[in-house]
Amino acid sequence: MSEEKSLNFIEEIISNDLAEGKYKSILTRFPPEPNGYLHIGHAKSICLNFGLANRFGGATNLRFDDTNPAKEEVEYVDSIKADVQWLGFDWVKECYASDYFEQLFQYAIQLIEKGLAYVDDSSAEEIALQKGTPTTPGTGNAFRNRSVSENLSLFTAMKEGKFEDGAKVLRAKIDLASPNMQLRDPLLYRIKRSHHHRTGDAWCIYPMYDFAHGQSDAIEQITHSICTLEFIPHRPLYDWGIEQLGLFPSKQYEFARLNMTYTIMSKRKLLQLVSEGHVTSWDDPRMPTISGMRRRGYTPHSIRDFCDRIGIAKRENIIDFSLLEFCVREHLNKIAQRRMVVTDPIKLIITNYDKGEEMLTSENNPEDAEGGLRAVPFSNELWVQRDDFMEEPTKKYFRLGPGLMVRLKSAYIIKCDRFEKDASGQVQTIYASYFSDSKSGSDTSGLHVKGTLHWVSAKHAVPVVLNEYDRLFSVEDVANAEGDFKDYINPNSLNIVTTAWAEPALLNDASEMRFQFLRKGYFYQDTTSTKTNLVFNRTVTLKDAWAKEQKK
RNA sequence: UGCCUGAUGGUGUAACGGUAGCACAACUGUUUUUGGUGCAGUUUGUCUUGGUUCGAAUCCAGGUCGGGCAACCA
Repeated sequence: MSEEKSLNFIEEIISNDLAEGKYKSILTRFPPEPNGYLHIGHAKSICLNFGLANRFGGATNLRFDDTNPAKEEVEYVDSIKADVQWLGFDWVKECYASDYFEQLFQYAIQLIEKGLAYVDDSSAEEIALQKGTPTTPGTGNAFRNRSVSENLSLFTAMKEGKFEDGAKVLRAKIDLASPNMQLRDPLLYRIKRSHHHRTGDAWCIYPMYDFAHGQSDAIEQITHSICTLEFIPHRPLYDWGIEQLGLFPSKQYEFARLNMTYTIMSKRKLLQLVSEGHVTSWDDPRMPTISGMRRRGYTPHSIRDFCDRIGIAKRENIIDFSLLEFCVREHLNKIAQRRMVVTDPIKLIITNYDKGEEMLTSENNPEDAEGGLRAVPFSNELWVQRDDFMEEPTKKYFRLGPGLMVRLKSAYIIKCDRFEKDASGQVQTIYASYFSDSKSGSDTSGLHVKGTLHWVSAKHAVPVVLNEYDRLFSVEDVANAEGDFKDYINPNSLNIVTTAWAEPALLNDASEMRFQFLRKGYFYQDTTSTKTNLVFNRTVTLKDAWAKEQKK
């Protein structure tokens, strides 16, 4: 309890509410509409809502805001539950706005009886027109003056399916001249004959967001209802409904949604990427979805850490993607097992190695003292990385080249003697000699080299396929870039490597294990991977100081 | 030219009238059998103009700039 971490503005509100005895304990909710998969922006909201409950000893409901059957599906409900759980959170109650349809209908009746709601026969266009503009007040229509009894019978008839879709709506009677557009007699119910994923065809009228959300919060006795900034103008309406109906006084608070460089957060656009085939699926590892990140190899811990670091405030933001990558690397560095994989191989023959082969050992994770060791087969014929050799080495190049010495990780120091090219002029084979007294762990050679290379014994190597992912978009601020966001899709967001050789240990490793392929990056087995066809997704690269140096 | 919001280094986020701090990014150096990691350090900031005050990022007034609001979406 020594370090006092400062509270964000919502934590401060809650802390005060609790101190004043306004509530004995808090209840938050995470209220997604099941019309798509959750993304990293939702993760921020999830961590906020569940995190608040954890921190202040309260609880959180998972509530599906399913009031628009046209867009919602069970598939999405299932994925949302899986994603929240994967992130490491438990809800105290699983709720659905659709569970409250009958109650909501009764609330609407109450409003009508109080003269606060009326049935309007106008078309959508007429209503829009009559609402005026932000600078000019709206105008009423004759329907606004309908009697309570007429409204009651019409609304009931609406529910009973007596009218066509769109023929009538129920509206709140508030103030057509309000400077807040949301208060210009907002729609409460519309007629929509659409199959609902839970209530089926029981209803043909559905409540609008503004007449479902606050009421659902109140029904569940949510103390702090936290949403994003764009709902600020809705807050007076949120309070209006609760007050007129005399319900539990849930309060709404707003924070700035997450934006990230090189990506988009709009569900509509994300859906477009999937449906138009720019990515393979919602869980394509390039997607900013929770499921995409899971498949890519991000850990729940790293995502929670990220959400913790970005903070909660009311100002608009755009977070560097590199911060997320930092969080992922930081966690993976501690837990990932090291393996050697050569992605772009070139043959290296050790001419004076006459033992045939031997088993060497290498640490699984230098960051973890308990990580243990593994056996790695070594022989006179190896695969090494093509870019670890330079015919004419530059000054600060610490790798292989004619006459240069390097250490082979966990093996011996070698010296490059010569090389051969193929007909096309490409280097094909490197010939080297090794120093038998330079074996890792028992090196008495006294030699000192600057470079250490990863390698794989050719005869023991197993083939693996690597999916190397890069950012999905080529501009930082995709949402605000001119023109169609799809014009900015990075054509090289996926590079499939089919030439890679891996050390045989990978064959026996569990599929859910996280790896660092030495000097290449962190990798995680893809969902399509099999024992006979190993496929790994690159979660994130390692930092590459050498690449940076070369750019200079 | 209505109403609502917001403005602190490149990016985020603290400081609640009393030393502008932290993280990421960038850059140095150092360690290292991963050009990874670790460690040490450097650079960069209170939108503007007034006012209140011994003292203002913080309070007040005006301005500037950004975002949101006129879906039978949420």
